[in-house]
Amino acid sequence: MSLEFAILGFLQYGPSSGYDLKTIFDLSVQHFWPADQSQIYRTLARLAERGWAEREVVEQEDHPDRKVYHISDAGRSALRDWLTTPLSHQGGRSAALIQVFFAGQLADEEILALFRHAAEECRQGLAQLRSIPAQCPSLTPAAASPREIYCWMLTLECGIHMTEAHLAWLESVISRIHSGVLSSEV
Amino acid sequence: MSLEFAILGFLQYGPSSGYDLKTIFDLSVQHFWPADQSQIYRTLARLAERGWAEREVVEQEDHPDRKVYHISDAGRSALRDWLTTPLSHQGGRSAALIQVFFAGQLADEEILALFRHAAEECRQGLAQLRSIPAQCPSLTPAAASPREIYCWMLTLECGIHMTEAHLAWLESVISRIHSGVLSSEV
DNA sequence: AATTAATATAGGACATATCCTATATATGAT
DNA sequence: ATCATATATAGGATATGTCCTATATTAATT
Repeated sequence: MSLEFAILGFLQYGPSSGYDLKTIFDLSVQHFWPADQSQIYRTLARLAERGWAEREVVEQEDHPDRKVYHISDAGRSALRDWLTTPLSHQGGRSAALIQVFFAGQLADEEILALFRHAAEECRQGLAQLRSIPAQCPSLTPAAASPREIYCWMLTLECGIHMTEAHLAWLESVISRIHSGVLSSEV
Repeated sequence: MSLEFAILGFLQYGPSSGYDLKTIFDLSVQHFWPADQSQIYRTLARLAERGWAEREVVEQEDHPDRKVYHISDAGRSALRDWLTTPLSHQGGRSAALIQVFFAGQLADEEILALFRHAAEECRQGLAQLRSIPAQCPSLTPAAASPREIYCWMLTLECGIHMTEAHLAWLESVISRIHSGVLSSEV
């Protein structure tokens, strides 16, 4: 399970609670690995059971106790193994493409609406991705090396690059529809 | 559930069995919506329960009986509704990007290996996508209009465009690593 | 005074997807 | 002769992800 390793990855920068991790996820890797709060807590419990992390209970007066997880040597080693294991990139699912596939049955205006909506979502996605670097300093642990930061930035660059490519394709389809490809009797 | 609508979409071209659908999926939409055989059968059963499809048992002597599903008016209407519903594109997950995110802890050669592997997978994916048009005639129902075929081709075009963009990014990262970005003390 | 957000964890139920196996027969290949 | 492949369906178990709710306290806003 990739979430396990993403969590181990963050734990390697320092001990964190489930609450901390949820915040970190939403600020950093959400664009390629969104994580549910509830799933993070369950995964942390599993990591502790398996001996990849150790749980420390930190008592608080004002708020509920924090359960802070520390990565163990076994966890560090499991993470290293996973990081160097080539993954077989299984194609992501796209419900939007199912719509495109069967869109031939719709009217031109309906098809255009689908593509315009997708393009708009892309533009919003791009804006959001581009706003991440500005928030980044707040999330950067002091311990981070330039090398690590470079790798973080690569994931962002990838997201932006892919979203731009997708938007370009959507716009090319929209302009082709405008010029009548769907009506022509080729 | 998107799979339901993908199946309804194919049923609209004509009645099919689970076996037929598995074959069709693997030849057409697999690159953006892979479907497990077992899941197709379960989904068909659900469609029938819900009244979106009707099941006809076709007896055979040589082989087990076929259970052929016909789309109903309710199914046609549900499909139309779904096709015109704007979807909120929730970011796909990429385990490979989790690896990139935490790759700063690895040696240069290990990072390069990750990217080279991803690039190779991309190239293979592209080759496979490009081979689809050649197999397409065999899957095309006679009833398909040029308009419908155009929409099918759009999904393929999207897959190729996105994979090319991804490959271009991977190659740009590889060449940057070669020129020493990771070692520089910026 | 009442509502909302922030801090903090976690279970129940459900949705979705994958893997493996069982059942049955026919054909083609080694 | 045996093995794999094609035809055909379907259940069990497990993995993975999502949604909603419960609990408990403080601080800020309306």
